Amino acid sequence: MNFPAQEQVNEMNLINIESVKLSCKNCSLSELCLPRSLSDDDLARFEEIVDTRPPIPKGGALYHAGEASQALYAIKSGAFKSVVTTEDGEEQIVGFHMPGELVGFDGVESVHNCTVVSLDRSTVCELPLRDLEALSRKVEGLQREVYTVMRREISQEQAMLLLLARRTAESRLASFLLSLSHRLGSRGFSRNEFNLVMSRHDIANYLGLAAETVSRLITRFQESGIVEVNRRRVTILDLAMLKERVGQPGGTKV
Amino acid sequence: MNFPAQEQVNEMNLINIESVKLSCKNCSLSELCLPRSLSDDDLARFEEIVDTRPPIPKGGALYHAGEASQALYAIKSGAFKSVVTTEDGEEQIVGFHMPGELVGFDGVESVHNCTVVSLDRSTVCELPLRDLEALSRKVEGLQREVYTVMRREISQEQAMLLLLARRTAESRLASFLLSLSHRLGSRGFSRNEFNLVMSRHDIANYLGLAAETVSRLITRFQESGIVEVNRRRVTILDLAMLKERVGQPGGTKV
DNA sequence: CGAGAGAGTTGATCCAGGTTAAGTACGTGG
DNA sequence: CCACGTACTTAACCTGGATCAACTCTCTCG
Repeated sequence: MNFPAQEQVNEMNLINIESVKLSCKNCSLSELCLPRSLSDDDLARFEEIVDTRPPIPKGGALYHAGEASQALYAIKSGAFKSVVTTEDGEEQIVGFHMPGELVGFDGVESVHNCTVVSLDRSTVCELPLRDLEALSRKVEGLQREVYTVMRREISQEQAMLLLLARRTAESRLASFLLSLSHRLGSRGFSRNEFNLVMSRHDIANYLGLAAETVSRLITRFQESGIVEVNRRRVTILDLAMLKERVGQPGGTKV
Repeated sequence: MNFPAQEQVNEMNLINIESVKLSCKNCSLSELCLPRSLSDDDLARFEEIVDTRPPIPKGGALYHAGEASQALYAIKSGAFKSVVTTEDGEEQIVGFHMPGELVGFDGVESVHNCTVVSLDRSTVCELPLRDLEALSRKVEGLQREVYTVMRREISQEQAMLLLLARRTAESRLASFLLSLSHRLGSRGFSRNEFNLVMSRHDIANYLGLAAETVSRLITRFQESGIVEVNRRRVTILDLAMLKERVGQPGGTKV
């Protein structure tokens, strides 16, 4: 991603990881990561279990479906997509993950069932499950923190099920743009102007559409003066109108 | 539901609930519920936090979207659907829940975001979150047990996202029938003959289809000799052919 | 036992969005 | 600075499944 604001974050991470010992207390994401409600004391204990990982290049995988699930990952910079693959090679993107978010909650019998691929040069903190489990038995708030994040994940996926089952293509794309805007905004980036880290193809796949449809819709939104899109740079011109496009009648009636 | 086998379970539950003090050790579902890996000692402690709830009639709600999330529920008999509702009254069924399964993992900031409705007269055990949290800080395996169930939930929803985004109507219905067969089978009921607890309308909603489409597909499957359906009673005649219908090319190409 | 209500089926028609097929713009390496 | 590959756009056409509209079957209730 190339947000002006985000470049700063990248800078900070590079410094943290390469020259200074990792510190949760000073991390720019600390408010977004797990140890939100921890005391200084508990935070120190939390820091002990956090490992740093070498940056993951664009296209590289954080983990693969089928691998044992051994850690959660906090995204410090960059972005990821989670991909579910069927036996016959079909792929479905089930989520995009932005800085400040946690990934690694998927899996059955401690085996991941999706592959998480970096969309950019990305950096993450690794939180080994074993340590996290042990620590959360000691630290009151931590366990609840983890549950909260997982519950939110479940709820988000349920919202996505509704989107895919009941909404028109137009509503899906509008929701997608609003969701991106919201997520980036709540992490301190601009709500109205941002870069898409993912290709049109990825967006289409995620939304259950054809890439051509996404392209057509973007054009239509531009013609209506709702957004301006230049390659991967998006500017939201009329938020209200964008929201209207979500609610639009369509999809299967109930 | 009216499986011959399930009637037994209902019997047992009625006895448990109405005449005998609830006992996890003797519960017919104990292998399916949370305390799978607990020692006798820990099981006793687990039993202490479990509450019983009065049976929930068909159409009644276990909990509503917007309510505070205070417990998990183990389904002892009957069945439920989880429904997400949008502001404009649109409804999407995001899951069906069978005996032996746990519900209550949805929610953001400890508020449920879906409503869980009984599809039959149903009985559940209530596991208050507060107690569960406290206990899982003491009992080694319990915390992992809860994580495991939540992770499976997330993975199942991801599979559902793939289904809705990429599969044809035929493939969706075939998957649905196979999944039901599998889930009931793994709980000791017949894999080849079972009752649908939910209406055609519910099935259609869940699969992102129109009820008419589900009806037509059932007819088509019957004509192909794959299943026999009589009102809500389903008999799978040719499992292999049913599986073929899942893999069938179709949906959006990747 | 007949009327009415839900639930399910079936058939006819239509359209959102997929598919196919050219394009165009960018960006990198030679 | 040109050539080639990749990402994206645009247009024409086609189809799976939604919608609309009867109709049937069961069950319930008076």
